[in-house]
Amino acid sequence: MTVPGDRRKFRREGADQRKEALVRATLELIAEEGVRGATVRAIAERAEVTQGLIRHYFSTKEDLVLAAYTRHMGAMTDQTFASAVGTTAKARLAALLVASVTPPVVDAASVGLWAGFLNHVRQDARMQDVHARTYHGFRDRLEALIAEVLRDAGRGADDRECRRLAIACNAVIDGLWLEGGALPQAFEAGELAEIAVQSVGAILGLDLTEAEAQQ
Amino acid sequence: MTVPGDRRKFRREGADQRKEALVRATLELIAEEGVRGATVRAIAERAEVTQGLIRHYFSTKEDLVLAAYTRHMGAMTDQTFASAVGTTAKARLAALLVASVTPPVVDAASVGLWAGFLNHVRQDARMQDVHARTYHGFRDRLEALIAEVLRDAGRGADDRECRRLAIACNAVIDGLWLEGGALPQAFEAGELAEIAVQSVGAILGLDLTEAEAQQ
DNA sequence: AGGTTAATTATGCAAGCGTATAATTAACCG
DNA sequence: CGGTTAATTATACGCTTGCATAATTAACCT
Repeated sequence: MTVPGDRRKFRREGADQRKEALVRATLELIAEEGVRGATVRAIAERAEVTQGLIRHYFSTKEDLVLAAYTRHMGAMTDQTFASAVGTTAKARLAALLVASVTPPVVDAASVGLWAGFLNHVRQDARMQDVHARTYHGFRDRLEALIAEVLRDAGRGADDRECRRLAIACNAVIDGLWLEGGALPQAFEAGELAEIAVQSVGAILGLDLTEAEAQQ
Repeated sequence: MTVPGDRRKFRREGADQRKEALVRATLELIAEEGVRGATVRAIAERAEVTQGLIRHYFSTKEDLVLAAYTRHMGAMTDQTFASAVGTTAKARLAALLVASVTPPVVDAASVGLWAGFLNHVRQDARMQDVHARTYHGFRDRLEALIAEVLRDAGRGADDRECRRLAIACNAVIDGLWLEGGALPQAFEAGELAEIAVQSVGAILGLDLTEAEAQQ
């Protein structure tokens, strides 16, 4: 004799909101324990649904992981460039640098997410696609911004040189992003931003600190 | 009626060699699939033993993973500093930079390993210990080398400044290491080394290219 | 209101996981 | 050469995994 209320109560939601909640839960768990640690059951629990529902929206775990990755990569790039505002190219570059090494772009979860995805991306062609698109998109925009900054400063630079500078600046950004996310307690507030602006300025042979202040 | 030879043949080995083989297999698998993907059975298979043997040498999987991590971190640091030879501090710094962004330090497996370990390190106090020791050890040695280079160049720098420069240089190294390992096909041979030497030179306000050539 | 249906839960299955323990056997010693 | 023993294999247990399918039920439509 089973009492009613035995079965779990639930509210119906639109497909978009449920998918969104599942993706968010997936990202959280991948950040904490990697793709393999983000089990279907754990994801369902964090999204406050039962595991069967996942299969209703994503035909396989792999599909869910891909959706989560795509959403995350887009959000990262958008977040970073959204902060890169300013009247001059120099100011926009400085703002971009600061945003890249400051929360919420820099944080432990974000680095954890990156690490959690890395090996998975290597073994899945669809994820490699998303990655390549995002990465090169970011670097191209950075390269264009650098070219503009150099032009404003009256310093022409050919494509090869611009490419090299973009790679170097990107490396500084990535390196600081990495260290800031992996060892947050190792740096004082603003220290990473200061280092980023000074280092990229040094690489480009320009003083970016004024641009940072002015903005 | 079981025929003899049913049971697998094996050769006995010394404890050190077996442990070494198990650690190596563990590192390979963690680089490919993360800690969770490096299952006891997969490790045993790659080391060409049966899974029971792992328990004979390491009382738990966690112990094996810790041993592998400790060995890997030590090897990375040793490998990098072993290349940092030269008559002047400047030459040693240049050599260190080149080694840091060149195989075998830079390679896909190494970055995969780093990513595979990251989230695991976060959740295990013993591994955090090993990590902190290795990381700070590396940065301290880099900072000392930078201080020496600046002194040789007649440019005094207080501790705070040296620390900042070491962080920035370390970030460049890490960033290039990361990009080189994650996207090997994105760079031409020697491109990363050139960028590293030029960028760190720019950050320190010195020309390191001569030192690199002379060495 | 009450029937319909798609969103959600519940249950089950085969494979893989870490760990424990018993059975073998290669290598060493006297 | 035969006995001893530690290195190694074999087997098993309980739990978790991704996936499949059946059973419910909340919300919408007329």
